[in-house]
Amino acid sequence: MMSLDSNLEGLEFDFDPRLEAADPRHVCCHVLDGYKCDIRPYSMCNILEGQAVDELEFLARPTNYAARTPLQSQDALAHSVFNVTAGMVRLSKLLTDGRRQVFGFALPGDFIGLTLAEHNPYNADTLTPVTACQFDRGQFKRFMSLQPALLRRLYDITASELARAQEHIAILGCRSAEEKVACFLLGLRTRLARRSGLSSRIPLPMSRQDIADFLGLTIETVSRMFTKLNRQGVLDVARDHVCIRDLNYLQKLAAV
Amino acid sequence: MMSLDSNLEGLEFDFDPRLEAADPRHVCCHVLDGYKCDIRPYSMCNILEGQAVDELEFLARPTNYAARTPLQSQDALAHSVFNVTAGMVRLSKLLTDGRRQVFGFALPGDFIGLTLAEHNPYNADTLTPVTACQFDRGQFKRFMSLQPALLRRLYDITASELARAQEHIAILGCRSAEEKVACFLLGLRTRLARRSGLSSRIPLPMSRQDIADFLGLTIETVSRMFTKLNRQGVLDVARDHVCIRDLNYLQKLAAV
DNA sequence: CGAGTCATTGACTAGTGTCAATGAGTGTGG
DNA sequence: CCACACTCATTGACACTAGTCAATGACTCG
Repeated sequence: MMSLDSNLEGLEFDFDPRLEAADPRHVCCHVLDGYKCDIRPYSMCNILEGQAVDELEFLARPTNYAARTPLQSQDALAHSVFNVTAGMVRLSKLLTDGRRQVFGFALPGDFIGLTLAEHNPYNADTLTPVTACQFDRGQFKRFMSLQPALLRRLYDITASELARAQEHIAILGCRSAEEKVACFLLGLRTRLARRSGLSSRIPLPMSRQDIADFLGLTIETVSRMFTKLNRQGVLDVARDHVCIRDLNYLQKLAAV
Repeated sequence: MMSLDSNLEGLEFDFDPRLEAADPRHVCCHVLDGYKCDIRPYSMCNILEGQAVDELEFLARPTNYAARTPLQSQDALAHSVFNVTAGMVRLSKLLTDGRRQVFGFALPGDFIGLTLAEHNPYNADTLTPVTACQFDRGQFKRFMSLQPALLRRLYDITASELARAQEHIAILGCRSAEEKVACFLLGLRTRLARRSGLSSRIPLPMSRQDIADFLGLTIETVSRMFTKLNRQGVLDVARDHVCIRDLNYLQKLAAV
């Protein structure tokens, strides 16, 4: 029923050469296939200037990962923190009885390891090919202590992550399956927009199981809701993306 | 069926005169009925020393509230932030369609307004008589900028609040009604313990509706789970508290 | 004592979960 | 290049948890 012919080109995980002319003084900019780092505007490092940028860059190790690679495992010693520069990373936690909760999907500009805790609070696994700046956790912590501006910036990021987590709590606690799916799609759309603008095409590099575990549903229920919204003409659903046909209806479903 | 004769004395919201000899140099200590502030060990201000304590104290306005008083309303301009010194505060958010999500219950030592945002992210309402140190948000923000140690401390608190929010997400997303109730009781027990040690008696100054809205359930379901655990001999349930009879069983229910 | 609020209980229902079968897409080896 | 195995998504039938509606009970406050 649903078209499955598409691929992930809409994700635009590669860097855009048009940004070549951007400010060269920021982390990650020298290391990515000759292109400038276009995530700086919404990345944690955008608060730094002058020498501090060079110092942070000295600590940053540019890394590339294939899709479906673990970046960190819950409860393991936290060696590193990451600043994602391209791709998508799934953040999740496994309960002892095998149930799993997905907390979110990190996008370019997102920082993984905000708590700076000894042990990783959750798993982080790539869903697509990912590039990231990797930092030694101890070094990063020390550097942060010497840079109040960076500390302040990370504080703000953590506070807004907390606000986002509370939104998610309200979604899980108050909403029906259909509303949850609408919230998920519109939330992802908004977060993707900071890179490429609002689009009606939403790439879904994660599996239905990931979506289900994010929304506190089963894979079957997610599938049924997609099918329902597809039949109603609200969405065009494919395995690896959806296109929004009736944004208004979706927004009404997701209305706070 | 359930005994309803008890009152809230177990909450021990009053201050303990045994702490009279504690370090006098900290916020809130002069203002509370002649007793020392016994929340300092786990409060945000415990990082400060010397003159900085006096400066913060100069900004702090000691306040008292009756039970069921609003401290702040969601979306309203955020004038103040609070450091709770006694009592319990409900943090909640109302959705447009009338559904409500309770995010948590602030206890002595907890800070309300971590995000320091222009507008309050949620409602805060007292459940018991409450005392708190109130700060002007702008003044507090400026003071924090001048005190990297305090900034660092608030960062850590925010990060651990984020971790707690993610625990709550996992509870809402993965668990059954019975498990949710067990998690709620044991979580509250643990948080109360930092003041008075672990106790089998858990005061419940919030309504069943508050518990239901915290756990993403209905009031009837919460009531049924209480009744069930009561019948099984796991709990002694009263309107305003429960006593844990079979901790082991409860912990198995709540096991991560 | 009576009104009002909140919690409990019961009967019934709806929404999701569970289980099982089928379909579609992907990768591998002959 | 095709056949096969494998994974993942969809669909249907059915079960069950938790929600809804309504009545009753317990406590609180004038």
